[in-house]
Order: sequence, then C-alpha cells, then structure tokens
Amino acid sequence: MAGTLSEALVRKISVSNRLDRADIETLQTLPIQRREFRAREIIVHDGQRATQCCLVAEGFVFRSKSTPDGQRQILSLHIPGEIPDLQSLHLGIMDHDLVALTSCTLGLIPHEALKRMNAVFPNIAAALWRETLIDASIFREWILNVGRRTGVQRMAHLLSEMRRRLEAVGRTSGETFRLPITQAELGDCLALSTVHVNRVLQELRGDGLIEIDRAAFNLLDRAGLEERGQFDPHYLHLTPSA
Amino acid sequence: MAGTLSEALVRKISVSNRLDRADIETLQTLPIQRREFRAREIIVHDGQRATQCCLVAEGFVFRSKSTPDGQRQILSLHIPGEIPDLQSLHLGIMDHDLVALTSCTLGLIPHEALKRMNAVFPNIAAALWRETLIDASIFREWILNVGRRTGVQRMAHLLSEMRRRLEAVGRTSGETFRLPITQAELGDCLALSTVHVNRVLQELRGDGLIEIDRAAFNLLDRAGLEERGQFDPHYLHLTPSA
DNA sequence: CGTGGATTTGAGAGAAATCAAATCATGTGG
DNA sequence: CCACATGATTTGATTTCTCTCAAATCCACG
Repeated sequence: MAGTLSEALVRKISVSNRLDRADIETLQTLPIQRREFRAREIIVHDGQRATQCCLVAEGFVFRSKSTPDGQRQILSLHIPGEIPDLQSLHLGIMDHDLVALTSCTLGLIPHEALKRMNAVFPNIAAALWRETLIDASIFREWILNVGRRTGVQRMAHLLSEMRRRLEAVGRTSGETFRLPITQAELGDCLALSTVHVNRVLQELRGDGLIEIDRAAFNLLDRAGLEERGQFDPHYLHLTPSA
Repeated sequence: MAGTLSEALVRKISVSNRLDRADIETLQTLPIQRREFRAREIIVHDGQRATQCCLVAEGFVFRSKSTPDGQRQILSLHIPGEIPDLQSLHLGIMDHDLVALTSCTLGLIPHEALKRMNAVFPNIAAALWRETLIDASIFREWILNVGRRTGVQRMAHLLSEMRRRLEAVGRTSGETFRLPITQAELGDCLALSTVHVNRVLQELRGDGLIEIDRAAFNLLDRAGLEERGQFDPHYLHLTPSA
C-alpha cells in the first residue's frame, strides 16, 4: 500500500532529478499514511502549524490565499506525485490554504521522517529542495501570467502548462488530459471573473485551439495554444540536468 | 573585506533562522568576491547558466520576467543581506533576469563553495533552504497582490512589506526608509501603468498615509497603510521558530 | 423529473490602460 | 552660473478590457 503511494512520488521526482537505486529504495521506506479527501475539502488551513507533508497520490489539489474581504486567489494546481506543502517542512506555519480540488487520495508523511531522511541522504534532500525551487519558479511565471497577460493569454498559458506537467507524469493521452475544474475555479487561478473565463474559453474554442468535454481538455492545436499563451516550458525545469 | 560582505548575510539569515557560533564562523569563511554594478545593469540573464550566487551587500536588486512583446513584470525586490538567486544553486538555468535596481555592491559566491558547505553543515543547508522557501512565500503573496487587490491596495501592501523587511535588517529609521525606485518600476512590480502608479501615490499621500521625498518613503500612518493594503506579515516568516 | 450547481448570455459600469503633452528635477558643459 | 538635455513626475482626455449584476439555460444526479 505504501508502495503505491511512494510510486507516484518517485515518478514525479525522477522527472526533474537523477535518483539512484538507493535513493528510490529509501523513498519507498518512508512511512506514509493514506487518507481520502472529498472535493473542496480544506486539507490544511492558512495559519495552521503543519507536522506532516501531503503527497498527492490520486486527484488534484490547489493552494490558495484569500483577502480579508473574501476574494480568493488560487496560487498553484497540483497533480499526482507532487507534495504541495513540502515547504511546511521548514516553514511550519502555513501561509496559505491547501484544498482538495477533486476528491483525492493523499499520503501523509511526518516531518520527522522526512528530516531524518534528509540528514542521512543528502542527494534526496537536494532533490526535494530542488522540487521546492521548481515550485517557486512556477509561482514566478504565475505572477507574470496574472500581471501581464490578457485573459485569453492567461488561459492559454495555464492549459499549456498543465498539459506539459501532466504529460511528464504520464497523465495525458495524446493532447487530451483530465482536469476536473470549474470555470469559477479557473477564474480564481487567473484572477478573472467567472463570466470572463467563460468568454475566454469560447474564444479559444472558436479559434479551434481547444475542445472541452466535461473534465477532459483536448488541445486541438497545441502549438497554436502555446503561442497564444506565450508558453515556453523552460521555467518548469523538467530535465534533471538543467 | 570578505568579513563585511558576509556580515550582511549573517544578519539577514539570523532574522529567520537560529544560527550557532559555528554556523556563523563557517559562513564567514565562504569565499566571496566583491563586485560593483551600475543601476539598471543586468546581473544575470534569463536562460543563462549560473555558477555562482549573488549576495546583495549594498543597494537594491530585483528579479523580473518579460513577455515576448516586451512587457516586464518585476517579481521581487531584494535588499542587503539577501541572495536573490540562491535558487540557481539547484536550478542552474535562470528562468528570469536578475537586475540592479540601484548601483550596488554584490558578493559573488561560487556554487561549489556553497555545496561543499551544505554537505558538511546541515544546519546551514536547512537555513538556506528555508530562505528559498520564504522567498517562495513572498511570491505567493505577490500573486495575491497583483491578482486580487486594487491599485491603491497593491501599493500600500508593497510599501508595508518593504518597510517590514528593511526594518528586520536595520535599514529603517523610524517609519522612514530609503528605496530608490521610479514610478515606472513600481508599476512593473504591481502590474500597473506608470500613470496609474502616480495617481495611486497621490491618493495615499492625500490620505495622509505616506510622504515621499526623493528615494525616502515615510509611512506617516503605518497602521493605516497596512490596513489599506491588507498587510499581515505572517507570510514573511520573520521569526526563527515558526 | 425535480433540483442545485455549472455554464452561458446580455447589458451596463468601472478600474485602469493608453495616448499625448506639460511640468519638474537633475546633471552637464560651455 | 546659466542654457540645455535627459529622465521622472504629473495632468488631461479617451478607450478598453474586464467586472458586476441579472437572468436564462444546461446538465448530472438522486
């Protein structure tokens, strides 16, 4: 059981890091507690002290912050294999919420276990550090997206990014991927109103760039979509070398 | 000479981390090469491979990304004691520019030296990791700022944040701090046009919240400004414990 | 087959951008 | 010490993208 949980983790980390057999075996010995969450359930609250990290085994989660007047901004979307609150290992107090986008299966890993592992296996520690740095790189691109791109560009960029990240962990089939997210939530990601999200999607559909069937996004013209969103994947740091 | 460079570093890291005497002495042995940069000079380019990290000893630098059509978004402002490109230690290829906001003095630290130090002193490695995590936390708040706040709120928040960070390293006097930045650059930080920045500043001045004399910002009504900007410093993680 | 959430459509309002130009420093060289 | 160049700030007028408000439709599920 713990094996299947660590499987997604190893696969994800291997995308951006070179792990040797010993590293992988060590990761597989991590004590991971399986737990299910319902869609929209808050997993960890802003301000809360965290004592464990959450590995996404199945489903999607997101991180978000809200203003005092109740406006919500989604900061990142997370896919299987990722540890969205890995930062809590050294930043005990949460500065944002961690929320289940869909019903999902998480693997809870005690901080203690991770710290012990990092102390003994510097190569793994470096890989985890690197994961948090890629996380930060995606935040930087997110700032650019929200700050400097039009609604259509933002959406095109987000979809291009999600396709690329999902592909890296084998969660696409062709140019199609599953991402159960409402238009209101897309608006919270992109700092757009729900109404505008709807019109933006219509425009992308009208231009033959995408097709949406339920939770399935089909990038009919991937190159065109990436161009529209000014998408350049180098900020994802998807190869172990770079 | 290397002493004065590492001084700022030790002071800054000590704000958010508990360093013992041995840690401090180790940091002071780091080989650091002093180098001056002119205002607006690009220190490291997006796409470039970095082999050293830049410690800000004196002056200010910023990180930015640009869209293909030439729109610039400033991602972060950095003050003395910070290492704005610490991420390059594990993310060799830059995903953004590092630019001198003012003329400044940097201390260049070879990646090699940092990696050797991290391997031997896990406490320092954890502290540096934590610094990059705080960096990411500030990005998250930056996303919220740009995505969900009005122009006036964004400006109030940015000024509140800079005051708080500068205070932590002893670079304020009362409610006044020096930050030589143009209104166009403030616009690039906040995703606002220069014209709008100007009007926003007038509003804050008109409400008696701030006063600006050249590069000196005086927060006449700090509490009022923080309230206007919905500023809550917990995301800065300024105490070693949390 | 009703029900509530999600999507879609229409119309009007608003925050901020853009365009254009004036004013205000700041610093340089004659 | 002043004329001039350059960059920064300020002001005014207009435009535009996106939001808000409101309501209709669609759809999945019990």
